[in-house]
Parts: sequence; structure tokens; C-alpha cells
Amino acid sequence: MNKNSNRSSSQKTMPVEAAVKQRSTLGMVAKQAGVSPSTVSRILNGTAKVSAEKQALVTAVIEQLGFRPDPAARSLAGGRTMSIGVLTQFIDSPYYGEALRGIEDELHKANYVPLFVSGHWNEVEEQNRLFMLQERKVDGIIVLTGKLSDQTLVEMAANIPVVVTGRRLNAPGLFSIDFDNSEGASLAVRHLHALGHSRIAFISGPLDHPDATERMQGFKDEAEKKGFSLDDSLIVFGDYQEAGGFRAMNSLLDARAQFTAVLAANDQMAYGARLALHRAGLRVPEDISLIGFDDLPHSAFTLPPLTSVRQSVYEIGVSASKAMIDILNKQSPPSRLVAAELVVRESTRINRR
Amino acid sequence: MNKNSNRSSSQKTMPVEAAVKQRSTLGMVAKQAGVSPSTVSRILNGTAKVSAEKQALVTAVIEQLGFRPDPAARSLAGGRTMSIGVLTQFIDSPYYGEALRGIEDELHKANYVPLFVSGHWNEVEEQNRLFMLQERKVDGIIVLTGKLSDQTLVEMAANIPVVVTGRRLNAPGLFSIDFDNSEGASLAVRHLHALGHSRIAFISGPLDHPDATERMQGFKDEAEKKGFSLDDSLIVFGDYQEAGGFRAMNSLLDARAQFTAVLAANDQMAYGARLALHRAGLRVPEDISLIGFDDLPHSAFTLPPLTSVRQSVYEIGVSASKAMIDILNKQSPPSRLVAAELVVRESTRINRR
DNA sequence: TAAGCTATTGAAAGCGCTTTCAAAAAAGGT
DNA sequence: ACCTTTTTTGAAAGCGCTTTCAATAGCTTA
Repeated sequence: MNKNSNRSSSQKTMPVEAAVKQRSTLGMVAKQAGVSPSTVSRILNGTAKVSAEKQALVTAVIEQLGFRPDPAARSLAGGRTMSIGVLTQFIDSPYYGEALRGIEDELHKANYVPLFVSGHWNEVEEQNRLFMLQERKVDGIIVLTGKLSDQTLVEMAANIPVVVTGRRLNAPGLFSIDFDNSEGASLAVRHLHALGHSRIAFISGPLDHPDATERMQGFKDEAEKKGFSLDDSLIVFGDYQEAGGFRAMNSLLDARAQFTAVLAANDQMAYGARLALHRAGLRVPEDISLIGFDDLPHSAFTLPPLTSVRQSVYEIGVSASKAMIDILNKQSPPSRLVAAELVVRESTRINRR
Repeated sequence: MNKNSNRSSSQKTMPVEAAVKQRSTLGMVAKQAGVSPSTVSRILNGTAKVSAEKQALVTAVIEQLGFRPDPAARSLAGGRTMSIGVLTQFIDSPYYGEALRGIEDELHKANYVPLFVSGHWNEVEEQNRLFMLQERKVDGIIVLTGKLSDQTLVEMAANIPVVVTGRRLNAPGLFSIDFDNSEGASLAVRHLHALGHSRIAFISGPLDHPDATERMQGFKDEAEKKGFSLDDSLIVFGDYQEAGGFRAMNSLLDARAQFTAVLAANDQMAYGARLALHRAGLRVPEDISLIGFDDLPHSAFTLPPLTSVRQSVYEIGVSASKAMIDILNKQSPPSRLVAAELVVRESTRINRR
């Protein structure tokens, strides 16, 4: 979300100039320390036990020479590349962007570097990108949702550790992290119900996105539970973007649908819907209550500030990375469940009609 | 900007399964074709002339085996890695995000892959990231603005091709692409002037961003040219984010500054300012006209839709990539200048006071 | 104290490619 | 036709690391 922002970050400040000037190699370290390259390698990777003295000696020399292993050489020799492939859908998605930041931050702590690629919600493209990541010998792959079949992921996981978000899936080498989308939608419906709304329109995302169907299901289930008439004319579809929300709202309006509140399956569509409402002379929240989903950082600054279902996408990124690192360290990651939470702002209010 | 969106993309669809199953090596190609590895390498890289027949033969075998050179091996042996380092500031910046997409799209066409890293507007961190990129042997580096000194970049360019945005700088191996920020600001002022505004407030970005100072300079110059009183109390500072714009506008209001229009140095601050105005009971554009800068995709959907200075950041990304590829191909890139353009929407109108 | 183990270490091969260097082939000159 | 120059090709070394495999050293046990 930030164009600017200075966050301090504890960098191991390298002797950049020295290092650039004269890269040292593992061989040089070995000679300098009077041991064999194998020993140095073992210390570097913890591949085998090495006597404490040599351990200390070598470590000192490494420090002194500012030695850093060459990733390419490592990769060639079959070692770890210390890089993790990350498949997102659009590199500039405001939604997944936060996840990317979480991933970047977390991987960095563990000395891994992310390799971001975009699948553009196109199965073939996703496949190709994942293939490329494997060519580049990443140590693991994090997949943010996407359209790949579960089977494809499971197969891939047989060769390389995989962490996937947006689905529930378990297999050897495969770990998944998911939001409780349906619970999030329920939360929104309950809030609206508590405010006295009973005719609620729903702007859904494209149903080929698993999270879209979950959100819709959550909406339907809770609405039914509250005894609302589940009128199909109150459900319309958008594309998860502003323009889609705008069109969806217009179609609702054109059809003269009767509703006092709207739940959009993501914030971007809520923004679009809000503009359409405005064009139609309807006020938010006086005439219509509006709820979004995702709580994008921007939502605190819309007019009016948007009530939204919050799931920390940043957290998802962090969790996914932690899980990946756990897997790489041969530990099984704790199954973290990311909860949804309603952020009430000013786009919803008591139904007066 | 997209969470969703299916764009078709012409993928060279690989025989993925076969390829994954049995990676073939350059050596295998050589044997299969009955030539030496050197010859294959030369064909792959165009390093030297090879007879037409062998050329054809080898190419056929490569195709048949689905051979793709191993990036790691290439890197180790000192060849090209076909990857370009990209230093951005925050991986989820809505502003630079578009540039990243442009870079990704364009590099992909040329078969290069981008390696995105973030500097977080912190010089030390930027240095470290660039250092890491070089360790990973990228073939070139694209720097999106940032805080590094010109000198640092020039020095780096001596070792590796560099393309930098957001400044004017020339040196061997160094190419820069810049917006005309000051012209953009002028455009905005002229628009406001044409609408009869003469007391215009300016919400600046942090002056340690070069583009912020250019935008401010453009504002001042044009205001002066139009004969406005250049009242310092009309200039306030934000952080290029919503919250900063919000605070900046409040400080303007608290100080009882007199103005009929506001120019914000970026759209995000304009959003924040717009909310502050609303809180103060001021209407946009009836009471106050508001202009942003950048024309983020979202700006077409704010309330009211925001008039903004548009510079295609996507184009910047594309141009930077093209320039990089030109440099890598030993051609000198054409100096492209990205023009600014005013997108008039509904947040500005004739001054009635 | 000898035999039998185990914990450390080093030598050397090899990952898949690029790149001298020199040999072989083709072309040119007289 | 013979020798020189130029072009095309192959052999081999090496990029910096990991990883068997075997050797050495350090302990145990009887």
C-alpha cells in the first residue's frame, strides 16, 4: 500500500565494497583455515558433525573474508539455493500484494529470497511459471490461490515442498493455509441482521475462484439461518474489481431489486458499487448499508469509510512462509487458522425502513 | 490493480510432463546431434558462426529433446542468467506495482525473468538488495527511484547494466527514464487556473523523494507564472499515503488557510485529503476542487471520481525493460520521454467564490 | 594391549555450461 | 598445384560448490 514509508530494518551491514571487489570462494576459506573444502561445506550446511575448534576457526575465517556462498554453484552442485518461488496472480494486485510483503519480510528473516512470478489467473500460465521456478531450482514453492487443480499441486509436492493458500488440501510435502471465508461472510450478515436489515443484496466474485464460492456460501447459509428470503434476484456477479462492482450494482438497480443493504465479496467491488449507488442518488449509509470484504488499507479512507470483513492477508503471507521454512527444516508446521474479523466503520447503520 | 482478470497470454506451451520427467542437458543434445558441446553452446548463445547445416540439425535436436539450458550452470560458467534484478520500494505499492507489471510483461517477451526485491526507501537496505542481486548474477538491474546516490548507481553501472527511473542521469552502462513531473504539476495548475482558481493549496510528498521536489517545483513555477501569491502557508507535507494526506489537509484547515482548490502530489494523499475535507463539512468539488497525481486505477471510482495527472507507470516499466534489453543486446536504447497528461473527472469545477 | 567401532576429515568426482586454445577444414593468392 | 590466411569445430579446463568414499584418528571393550 505504500509508496513511501521508512521502516527501519535490521540489516546485517556487509562490507559491500570489499565484498564486491574480491569475492572469496569456499576454497579460499578452506585454504585460509587450513581445512578441506568439504569441511567448510559441512559447517555451512550443518551436513555433518565437525569438531568445535574447526567449527570456530572456519566461522571466524568466513567472517573475516566476508565469504558468502555462490547460489549458482550451490544450485549446480545440488545444494539449497535459498530461494523460494512464489506464484501470485498479478504482481500489482492490491489484495495479494500484502501477502507478498508478508512473504518477503518473513523469508528475509530466514535468509531466503522470494522469486515472484504471476499466473494471471490462467491455468496454463500458472503451470509454465511453476515449471520455470523448478528449472531455477527454488527450494520450495508458495502458491497463492490460482486455478491449478488440486491434483497438479499434489503431484508437484512429491518433488518439491509446496505451501498453498486459499484451499484445504493435505498431502506429503504439501501444506495449505486458508481463510475462513464462509465465516467472514456470516459475520457480515450477522452484523447487518443486528442492524435490522433483512433484504441484503450480495455481489459475488467469479465462481471459478474458490474463495468466491466460499464467500457466497457463507452468505447464503447465514442468510437462511436468519430466515431471510433467499431471493436469487438479490445475488449478482462481479469480477472482483471496481468496474465489476459498479456494473453489478447497476444491474441490481436496473432490476429494481428491493434491498436495504449490500455485501460485496471484496472491497474493490464495494468501491465500484458505492459509486453506482451515488450515481443513482442513493446515500450510504443513510439509504443503503454497504459492507466490503478484505479490508484493504484504502478502505479506511473511502467516503464513507467502509465497513469490511478483515482477514489479514499479510498474516497469510507470513504464515505461509513460516510453514515453508518449517517444512524445509523437516519440521511439520503448526496448522494455523486465520480468523476473520469485522471492522465496523461508517458505511453501515440501522435500517430505518 | 487486479485481483481477478483473465488476460490471454501466448504461452509457448511446453511438454511440461516430459520435461519434468527427464531434463536433458546440453551434453545430451551434443551427442544426439553428433557435434561437440561447444558447438551447441555457440548456437545457443550466438557466440560464434556455425555452419548452417549443424545449426539446423542442433536446433532440431534441441526442439525434439525439449532442452532448456540450466540457468545455474550458465551462471556458474559465466554466461547470461537471463534474469534481471528489479529494485522496487515496497512490493505492494499501488504506484510502483503497475511498473512491475510492465516490467514483467516486457521482460517475459524477451525471455528474461525479473527478480523483484524491495528497498523500503532505506538506502542501506537498497544497497544490500542490489548487492544480493549481483551475487545472484543477474544480467542487469532496473532501479525504481529509491534513495541511492547517483554516484552509487554510476559505480554499479561500471560492472553491470543499469536502468533507473525517476532521475536524469547518464553514464556508461547506465540509462535513465524519467517522467516530466514538473510539467505534470504545471498541467494541474493551468487547469485550476482556467477554472478560475487562484488560491491553490499544495500537499507535497516527502522532499527526500526526488519526484516530490520536482512536483513541488512544477507547482511553484507555474503558480508564479500565473501570478498567484505563493503563500507558504498553502504548502503542507504528507507522506505519499492516505493518512498523510488526511493529516496534511487537517493542518491546512486548522490553520484556517484560505484556498479554493488543492493539488495533492499523489492520488493516495488526495484520497486522504478528500476524507478530511468531508469531515470538515466541505464538499468536493462544490466548495473545494481537488486534483491528484498519478491517476491510480482506483481514482476513477472515488467519490467523486478524481481529476488527476496521469503518467503511465506501466509504460515506465515497459520502457525500462526495453531499454535494458537494448543495452544487453549492445544497442543504445532510444531515449523515451514519458509525457504527463491531465485526466479531468469530477473533483474539479469552476470557482464560484 | 589388541581388536573392533565410531566420529571426523580429506580427496576427488561431478553438477551443466562457457570459453580459451589448438587443430582441422575451407578459402584465397600466385 | 602449393602455401598462407581465415573460418569452423572440438578437446579440455574450470566456474564454486556438494557429496560419496575411503582414510585417519579417537574410543570401547575384552
